[in-house]
Amino acid sequence: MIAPRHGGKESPLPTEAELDILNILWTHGPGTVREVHEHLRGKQTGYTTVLKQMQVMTEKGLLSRSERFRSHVYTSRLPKQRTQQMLARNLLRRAFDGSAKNLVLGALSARKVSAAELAEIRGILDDYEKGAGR
Amino acid sequence: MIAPRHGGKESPLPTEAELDILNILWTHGPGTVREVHEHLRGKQTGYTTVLKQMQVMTEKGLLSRSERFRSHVYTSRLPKQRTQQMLARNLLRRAFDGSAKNLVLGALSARKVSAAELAEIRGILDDYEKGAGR
DNA sequence: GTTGACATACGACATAAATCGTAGTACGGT
DNA sequence: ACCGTACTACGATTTATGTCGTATGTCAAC
Repeated sequence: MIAPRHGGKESPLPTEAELDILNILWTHGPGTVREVHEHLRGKQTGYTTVLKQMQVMTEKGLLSRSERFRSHVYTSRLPKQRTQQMLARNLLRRAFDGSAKNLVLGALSARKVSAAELAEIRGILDDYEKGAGR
Repeated sequence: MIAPRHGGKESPLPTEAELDILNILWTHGPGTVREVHEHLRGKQTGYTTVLKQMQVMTEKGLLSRSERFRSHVYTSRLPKQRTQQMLARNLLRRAFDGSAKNLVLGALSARKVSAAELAEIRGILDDYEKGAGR
C-alpha cells in the first residue's frame, strides 16, 4: 500500500472524471487500471489516461493501491455513501443556502420521480426522525 | 445589452466562484461590479478579479449586462431556482445514479435537519404528488 | 538470455478557473 | 481645458484537470 499524501486531512471532492472511476470501483469492487479502463470503453479514453488519473487520485487520497500483484489493485478509500454525503453537503453549502429543503425541491424538480420513489423518500424521512438525525 | 455568445444552448453550470457572485445578484438584484465586490469583501478578492469573473460569466451566458449607465449593471440570466435545479440534476446524474432518494439521503445525512425543516420537506413531497410532478 | 506482451512512470501539452497588474477611457469639478 | 477618480479592457500568471506519447521495467516462454 502507498500512504496518501494528505496528513489527516479530508480527501478533496472528486471531479467529474474521477467520479466515473469511483463509480466503477464502487460497483465492481477493487480493480486494476485495465479493468477500470475496460468498463470505461464507452467513453473513449486512452489507457494511460485512466492510469494517470488513478495515480493522481491515489496521490489525493481518493484511492488506495495495493502493489502486491503485478498489476496494481486500486480501491476507493471512502464508501460511496460517505462521498455522496460530502458532495451533497458541498452543494448544499454552495448553492442552496444550506437548506436541505431547497435541495430536495431541486432534486424533485430536476426530473420526474415515481410514486414508489416518493414513498421511499417518505420512509427515509421517517427513519431520520426516529433516529434523531445522523 | 450584450448578446450572449451561446446560440440557443444551455448556459454552462456555474463554478464555485461564479456561484458566489450569482448568490449576491440573486439576493440583492441586479448590480455593478463595485456592489458585488463590496458584498464579497469577506473573501478578500481584488476588484479586477471580480470584474474579470463577471465579464467571463457574461461571455458564458450566465449573466447579462446593461451598459446604459457609466457602471455596467449585471443580472443573472437564470433565476436561482432554475440554476439550483440544473445543479441538482447534474449532481444526481454524476454521483447518485439518478436516484432522488439517494440525494435526499445524502442531504439529510450531510447535516442536522430540524423538525421544522423536516415538516417542510414533507409538505413539498405532498405538493409534488398532488401536482403530479413537474 | 533474448524477445514480446503487458505494466507502470514520467513528462508534455491543452484547456479552464481564478487571480491580479497595468493601461486606457470617461466624467465631474475646478 | 485639466486633473483626479472611478470604471472597463486586456494580458500574464498560477493551479488544476484531462489527455496522451514515450520510456522503462518485469516476467514468462522460447
